[in-house]
Amino acid sequence: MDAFYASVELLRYPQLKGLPVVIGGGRRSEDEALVAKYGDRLADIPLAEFPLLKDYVGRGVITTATYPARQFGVGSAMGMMKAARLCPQAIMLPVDFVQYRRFSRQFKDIILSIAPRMEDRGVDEVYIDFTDVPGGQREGGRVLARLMQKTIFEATGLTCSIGVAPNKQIAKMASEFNKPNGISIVHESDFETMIWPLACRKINGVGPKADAKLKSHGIETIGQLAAKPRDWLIAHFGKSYGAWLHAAAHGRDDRPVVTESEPVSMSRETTFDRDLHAVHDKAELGRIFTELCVQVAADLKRKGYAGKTIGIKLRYDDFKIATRDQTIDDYTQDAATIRRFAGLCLKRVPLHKRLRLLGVRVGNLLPQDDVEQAKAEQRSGESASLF
DNA sequence: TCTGGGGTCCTAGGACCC
DNA sequence: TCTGGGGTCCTAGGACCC
Repeated sequence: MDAFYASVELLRYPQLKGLPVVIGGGRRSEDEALVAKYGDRLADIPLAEFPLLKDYVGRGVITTATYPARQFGVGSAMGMMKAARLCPQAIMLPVDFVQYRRFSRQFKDIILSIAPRMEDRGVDEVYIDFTDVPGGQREGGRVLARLMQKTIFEATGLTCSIGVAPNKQIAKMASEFNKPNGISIVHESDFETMIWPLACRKINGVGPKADAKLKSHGIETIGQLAAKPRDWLIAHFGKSYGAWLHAAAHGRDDRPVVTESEPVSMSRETTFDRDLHAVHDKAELGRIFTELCVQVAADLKRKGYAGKTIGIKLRYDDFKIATRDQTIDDYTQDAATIRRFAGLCLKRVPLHKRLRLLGVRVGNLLPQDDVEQAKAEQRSGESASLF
């Protein structure tokens, strides 16, 4: 989906179309006041009433920027303060996940009605296997891609960009070629001309660290990466990652489109308005800690999961991260239990430095129904062993 | 000008079991 | 008294993605 969060906001506030808008920061009282004041006439709110990026004081990052804002160099994951310098006049709206999830569900349902083999990749992205969809091969997939764009736009007013290719790796890169509202098709035979000139960083799975290391070896483009022998890559990047880099550079990717999966963990974390100290701010920290546990427990219950590994995450003021976890005997989704073991984890971590972030995580998840079943089986096993 | 929140997967060492 | 090899699970950290 193109600039997904921002595009959803623009549906509510059409008067912002064509302007630099960024989404980020927390929900603030003045935004709520704005919504309260205008009720369901949000489209009537005059431009002058919207909060500006330059007036924002807080620690946060941009989650999405509209294309006009991107012209100023503002982009996702950029700190607010830096973004404010680049484009102070941008309008800043808080994130509204409830709304984004609603539209996410809607566009995914449309895709599923056209092509049932869909892999979820987060709120705004999916992989789709066209292979066996009737008409999926017409014009190299363009006909079906156009149908999806049109159907999604008519139902939601949102645009998306689609890349069509023989595998997920290439399709992902192809989807970036023609944004927004674009379709691009990369055939196997086009790979070298279309993909090799790109920077290695464009490969999904090459992040800042790997990219820097590749650069240190003089490897800038995917073509240069492809020219390196597989053994050389393995020697420098490890057996698994090296081999994967080699395959990726040659457009080889046999991962299937995975239509169903179970979550592995659920977590809640929060960055404080100001750095807190374990001793000095004990009460406040304790309140936040408990709330995070309550939230994770509620998430687990709402989604029907229980877990048996409970953990915490800290980010210190120097940005270093520490995690601790503990696996317990029984699966739980109970806030008090989570709080108790998370508290034990907290005791095992250094607490002299100021803290910037605190998180609580429950992993090793199992659907709650399976937990009941496992318990029942365990009981019958125990009674059997008695005889 | 400091850098969100929610995830997944991988690695590596150690405990423990057979 | 010294010494196997395979396998699983747990834990901490880190890279990466949306």
